[in-house]
Amino acid sequence: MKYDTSKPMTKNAKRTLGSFCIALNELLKTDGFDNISVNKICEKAGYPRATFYNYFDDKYDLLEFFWTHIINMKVLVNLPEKIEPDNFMRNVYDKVYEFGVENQENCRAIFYKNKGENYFMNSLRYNLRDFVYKFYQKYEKDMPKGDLPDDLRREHFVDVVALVLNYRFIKGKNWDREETYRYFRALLKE
Amino acid sequence: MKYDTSKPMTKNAKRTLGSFCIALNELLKTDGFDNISVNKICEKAGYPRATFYNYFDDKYDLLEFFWTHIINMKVLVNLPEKIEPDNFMRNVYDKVYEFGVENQENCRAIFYKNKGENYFMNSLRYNLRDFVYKFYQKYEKDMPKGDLPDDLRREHFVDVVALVLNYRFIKGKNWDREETYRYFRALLKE
DNA sequence: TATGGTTTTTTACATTTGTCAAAATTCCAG
DNA sequence: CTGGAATTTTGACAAATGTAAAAAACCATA
Repeated sequence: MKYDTSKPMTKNAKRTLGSFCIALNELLKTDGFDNISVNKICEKAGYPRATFYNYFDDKYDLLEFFWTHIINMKVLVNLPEKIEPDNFMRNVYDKVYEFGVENQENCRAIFYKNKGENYFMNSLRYNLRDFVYKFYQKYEKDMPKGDLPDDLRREHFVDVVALVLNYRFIKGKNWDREETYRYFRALLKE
Repeated sequence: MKYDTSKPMTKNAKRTLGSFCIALNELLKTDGFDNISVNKICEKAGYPRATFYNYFDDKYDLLEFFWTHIINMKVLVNLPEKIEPDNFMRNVYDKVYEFGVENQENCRAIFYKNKGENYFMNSLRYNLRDFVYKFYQKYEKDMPKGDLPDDLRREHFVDVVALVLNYRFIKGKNWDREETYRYFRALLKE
């Protein structure tokens, strides 16, 4: 990423970054990710190509920002101050489910057009995991400890949640909340 | 991948593919993956660029072939006909360890130059997991079953092994074989 | 509302990418 | 051998990529 996202964004930058995200989102529904060029993105967003390169290294970089943007703006909001470790999976599940319902047509169209796109699907899975990771971090202090190294335990916990979510929401298994939760408990052997 | 790897390869194709792999390997030690262009690869391999594109879609495609090539040629060889499920982790560990020792300088140099390269490191992790997956498949019929869906259990098992290997060999924790094995057992709660 | 510094956008350019069809080479049946 | 089919290599081209520095827009302050 060329643009420094650590410092607070100006109104201009926000608008421009937003335009590129919307343009990408639109194109993802009509072209697969592989067939999207920086040219097309800029045309759709209404900016010359050099502007794109002021913010991003390439389209992969934009996709990464796109996920982060969604996770921070749409999913990691209105979280309760504290949750019971036992209910972690339920909370994560609900958040993803809600998002899926609210953005149904959009998600469906993007999924349909990109199910064969290797890079895109990998990136999606990876960012689903990253979402779980951020979620976990918020409540980590209340999570049960064991005799494993902290980092290893954290990674494993996140892996398990991401695995179950991936099967439920990306591979599209028709599990309800309770079944999903049962698998989660079984894999953690708690 | 443009070239059809399912049918048996001709001598020519083998030589050419080999040259590109060697060229990539050399460049990975001097330039990071991001700074490697198809131009450089072809220059190093001694082929015009169009030849490259007869075999691969792009450099990412070559990298993928490179891993598969290594896994099939160097790691998934001389495997025992049968292993005890309890010793699965030991066997995988030994295979990776052996490979690391035999290719010490090469691995070290590539690691050093690419530790900051996002795409490369992701691809490496993913292919380490894929190696475990293939390893597991060979012995799947002897592995213990449970009441979880088969595919979910398999994915989880592979995730756990890949997680531990990643910590041991990629993140570079100084765990010996026994410690590594203990973590594996603990995460599977067996 | 003028001014100066900062951020954002743009133009123009050099490089890299990926494709195509023709040329060269290899393969193999007779 | 040999001639024709299949495979591999190649040069030349059009398109996409990424960069540098100039131009414009923005914004705080006097």
